[in-house]
Amino acid sequence: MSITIKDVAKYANVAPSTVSRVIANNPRISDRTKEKVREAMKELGYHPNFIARSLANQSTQVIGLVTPGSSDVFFQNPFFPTVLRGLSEGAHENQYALQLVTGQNEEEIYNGVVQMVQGGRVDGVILLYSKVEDRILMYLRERNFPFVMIGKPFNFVEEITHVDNDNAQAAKDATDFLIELGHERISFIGGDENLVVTVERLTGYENALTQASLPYREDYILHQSFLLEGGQDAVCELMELPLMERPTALVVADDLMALGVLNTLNELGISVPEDISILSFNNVLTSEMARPPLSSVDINIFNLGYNASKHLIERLKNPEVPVKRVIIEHEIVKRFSTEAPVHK
Amino acid sequence: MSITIKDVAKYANVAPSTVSRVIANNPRISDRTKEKVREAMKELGYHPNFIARSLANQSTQVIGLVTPGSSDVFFQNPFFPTVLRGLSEGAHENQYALQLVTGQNEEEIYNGVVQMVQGGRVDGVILLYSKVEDRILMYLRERNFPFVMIGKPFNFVEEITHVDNDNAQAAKDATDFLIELGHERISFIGGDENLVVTVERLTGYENALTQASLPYREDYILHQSFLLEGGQDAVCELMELPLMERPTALVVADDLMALGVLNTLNELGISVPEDISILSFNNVLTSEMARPPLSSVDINIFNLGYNASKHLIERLKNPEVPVKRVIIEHEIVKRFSTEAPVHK
DNA sequence: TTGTAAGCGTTATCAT
DNA sequence: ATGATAACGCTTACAA
Repeated sequence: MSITIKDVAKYANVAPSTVSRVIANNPRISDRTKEKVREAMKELGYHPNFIARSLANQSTQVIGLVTPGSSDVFFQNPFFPTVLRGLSEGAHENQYALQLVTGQNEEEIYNGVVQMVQGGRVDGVILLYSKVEDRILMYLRERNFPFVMIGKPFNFVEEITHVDNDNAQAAKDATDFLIELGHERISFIGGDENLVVTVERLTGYENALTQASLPYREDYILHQSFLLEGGQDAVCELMELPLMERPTALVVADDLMALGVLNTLNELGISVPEDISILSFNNVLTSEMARPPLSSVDINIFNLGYNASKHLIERLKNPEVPVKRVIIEHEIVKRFSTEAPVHK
Repeated sequence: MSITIKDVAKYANVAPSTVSRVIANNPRISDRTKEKVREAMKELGYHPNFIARSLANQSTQVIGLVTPGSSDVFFQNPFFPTVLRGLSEGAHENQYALQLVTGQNEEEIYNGVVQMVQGGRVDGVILLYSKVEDRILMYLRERNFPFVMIGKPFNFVEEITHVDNDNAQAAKDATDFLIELGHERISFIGGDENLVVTVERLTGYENALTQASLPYREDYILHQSFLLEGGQDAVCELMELPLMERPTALVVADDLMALGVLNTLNELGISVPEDISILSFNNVLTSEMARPPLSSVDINIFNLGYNASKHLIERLKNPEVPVKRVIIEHEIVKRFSTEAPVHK
């Protein structure tokens, strides 16, 4: 058994409550007593028991992290470790710990969240994704449990504190960038259609086309899951178009997918950027590693995580803070996968 | 405030202790009462409070995860998400939750571990790395706190349950593979020398050379941190050797590093596998994505994590289980970066 | 400024 | 088979 507050109290000849107050640095305890108690704590090697404290306080100083149902895919993506680093840093600065909800599918994860929340294991929750219909979000909302979302909520945008990029704008910027290079046939390869980020980026892409009076073609729009193979399938589809209708540039929703695209093009003998330009999203390590290095929209993943932690904790410390929408800036990082088209 | 065991007790007209026994499915409670109590729990939407339970039980059902001090680098590596998936699955199957120790440097992480452990936040700990001198390991060992290590402990191998590959054998197999292809000048590009895995793999490499009576050259051994740029520097060094002394094959300790190597070779106009073969480790997504796809030693990262969870939990459930050394199999996955040398 | 005691929601021991 | 009650280690009125 460990050293408890009582042991310290005895050792320092004070009451347990006094020790507790010293820990909390309560100003109404005399400096002499504080000194004495702190001495005793050192001497005995005392460490406060978080569990007991949590029970008394009704607060654990732990944040629950929720990944999307398809965690295996999500984990593969370099997005995850980076956002986790941000979350971790934000949490650590405020002495919060991070706990992962585990589970194989959405059902298991949902149950995990319910247990965490009702079981009082966590003070708040961060959703690392945003999708169209989400039981977990609904649940948290109904219970009025503190949570922050990374991404833009599909519903209740005004009621849910979230940290996000302006993905519509980012996709518009990306598309504009290609248009300004002179491209007119631009394809959009997006991710899972149930993710809000996909929807938003598609909107931005469309807006850019409209504004530039370029035609919008259904068969230029492809949706694949956020993974390598997705990129490969997509390319094959596009390359079945008649030569003169094939896109000269691609907006790809994810670096990993873009890498799949790149490899497939490579195998088909189509070269980047000479024959086709690629502009992707996320700017993870992958984009630098690719040959040619990919131009990519840097969405500042670390900051996404960092701010999510910060704002959730702020809310936990002061439940009065209003709902916030935090937008993290994005930036196009030009590398070597985007050039002007060799005209028609 | 939430529904407690007392509310359920009242609603079902029994004592709180009875409710508790129903939760534990204690056989000495009549089926009728169980039925009645369960009904009440459903009716009221009761969920047990983990914190209170933890306090009473002196056990949290939470496992602490410790990453190496240089977490930022570690997080970047695809190793991390994969091992996490394995850990998560093993934990989930046994209803354990995972909590991350956060911190920027080794000092902070050490303090985090101490707090976690002494604060009673976790029942056991998994170290996701193994390094040469490790305060954290020493601390856990001295306190006799349950933990499992992924990797091979530098000291006390017989006393510490760990899950590992046979890295020496794996590196020997890798080197042998190249030797059998006909290579005689083989370089080893390893990672951080403070990591035990690096040491082990180097040993395996040396053994292979010795057994094949190939000379061991200091200048063929390079150590870089486990990252992309590391690979680049390493290549430059090797390519400064006189033409006829340059290695024809490379054993690279990590896929990510191998990718750096590959790109640099590419830029130098050296082609793989024609001019130089590359065999790397880990077989993460990266190795498939590379061009040419990299031959790699699959070390079964997922299983590493899965078994670590399993064995720690086994130990937690039954403190009597003896120390174990669990070896996860490895396998060379041949792709296109390894060929026989164009013999000079 | 400090001590006493109740309470946080469980579990477990001892009665009955 | 079930109920009372103490205990887990801490916090926080309320007293002194």
